[in-house]
Amino acid sequence: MDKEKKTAGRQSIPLERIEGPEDRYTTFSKRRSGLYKKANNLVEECGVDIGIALFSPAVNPFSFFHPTPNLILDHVENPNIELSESTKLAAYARNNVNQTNNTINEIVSQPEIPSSGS
Amino acid sequence: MDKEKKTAGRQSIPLERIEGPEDRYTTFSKRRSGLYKKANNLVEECGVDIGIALFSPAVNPFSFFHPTPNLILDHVENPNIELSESTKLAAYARNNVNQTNNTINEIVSQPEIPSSGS
DNA sequence: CACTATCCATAATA
DNA sequence: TATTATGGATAGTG
Repeated sequence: MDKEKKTAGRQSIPLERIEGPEDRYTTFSKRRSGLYKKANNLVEECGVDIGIALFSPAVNPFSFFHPTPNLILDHVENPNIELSESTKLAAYARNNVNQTNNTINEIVSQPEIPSSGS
Repeated sequence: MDKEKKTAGRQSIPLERIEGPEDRYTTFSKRRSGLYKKANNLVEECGVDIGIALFSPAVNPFSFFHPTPNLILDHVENPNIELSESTKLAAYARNNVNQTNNTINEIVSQPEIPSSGS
């Protein structure tokens, strides 16, 4: 009469490409939701502005922006323009980013905006 | 003689702005790391391309890109250009994004790219 | 086909 | 160590 557990619970999966297309899609979908939720928490609790753009395994575009796509994108492009009230942020543009291909890139406190270019 | 619990365990924090500047910044740092890790998992396990740009409470810019900032940003700007091998992605630009201010925005399956068909 | 949703037990995390 | 996110299986939406 031992009641079988209905599921095996969350499994630990290796940090490597998920081969099965269906599993990959499912995982992508769930994790994207989780990522958005985290991003939203960051917005609500820490008052940050954030933009996320990603492409599904099937190469469809998805994104999350706060406060608006334009504001985030404009600043990724033009550090000079003012962002939202909560973010007068310094400058940072694609050219200033450390392009550590495939690795986490961080722009640690960009001094200031040269107003033109560096 | 009841043994005090060593820690209060994970605390549940309300979905509202964290007032204490220090707590807020600490939380921001931790969660940013968590967000990057999740983004990286998405890259490794689902093989997707992704870009994240956020601005901290202290107004510093941070970002995570894969494969490179240029590739992601160029595509957010110019849907026509080809992205990485794994991402021939369809088109999507700021103008195509639903600007649901402060809310999750999703670009649901952009039709197609002028150049490549499906 | 390309996701998105739901259950439950458990891995991950705050 | 309490709270969440999510894997695996399966079902549903467009």
